[in-house]
Amino acid sequence: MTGPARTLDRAVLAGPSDEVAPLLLGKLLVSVVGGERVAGRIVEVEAYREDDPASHTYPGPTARNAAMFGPPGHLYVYLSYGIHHCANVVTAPEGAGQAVLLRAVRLVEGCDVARARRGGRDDRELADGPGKLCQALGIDLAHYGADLCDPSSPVRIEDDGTPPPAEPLVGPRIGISRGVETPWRFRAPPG
DNA sequence: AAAGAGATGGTCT
DNA sequence: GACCATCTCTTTT
Repeated sequence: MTGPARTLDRAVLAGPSDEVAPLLLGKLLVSVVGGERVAGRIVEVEAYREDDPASHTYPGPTARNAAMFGPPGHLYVYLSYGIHHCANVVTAPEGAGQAVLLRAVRLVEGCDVARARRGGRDDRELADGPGKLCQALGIDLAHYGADLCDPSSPVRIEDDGTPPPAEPLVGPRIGISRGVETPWRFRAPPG
């Protein structure tokens, strides 16, 4: 059962990232960049925590990870491999250092804009990776710290009433060298 | 279908 | 100076 989309309730993000992560599946990631609105349904995420050797917050607060130690509901963006941007939703109480990496969305609006930004690739490959997702939605370091729960934010999360999948696919995270066994990757079942 | 390598720059030791 | 929470293209089964 779905309804009109409104910005995500910040209370949803108040828990630990590994508990919040599966709840973000099915929510809408929306960007309004350069006057263009693009929206995608979140279908793959990963949780990161301060007590987790794979996390950017594991070594403690630094200039780069400051947003992850900030209040929940804000965006933590970083530059990956000097080339791609990756976007995270900060969770848990302020000061904890936890976030959920947005790994993939299924575009539901602004496909033409995303296609142009991505170099006219096949629609299925427009936003099926953390770097691709940011490119498709136009998310970069300019959006560091953006409030995802603010309806006027250039990057936000909307809830149209679609419930998270009852049985998300769960497994180890991808592309990391430490904490490889922790099953904190969550995917919506294909369909 | 799978595996390998290069691109490219910020961050931290 | 090493290490990346990646992507794409090329080469090899």
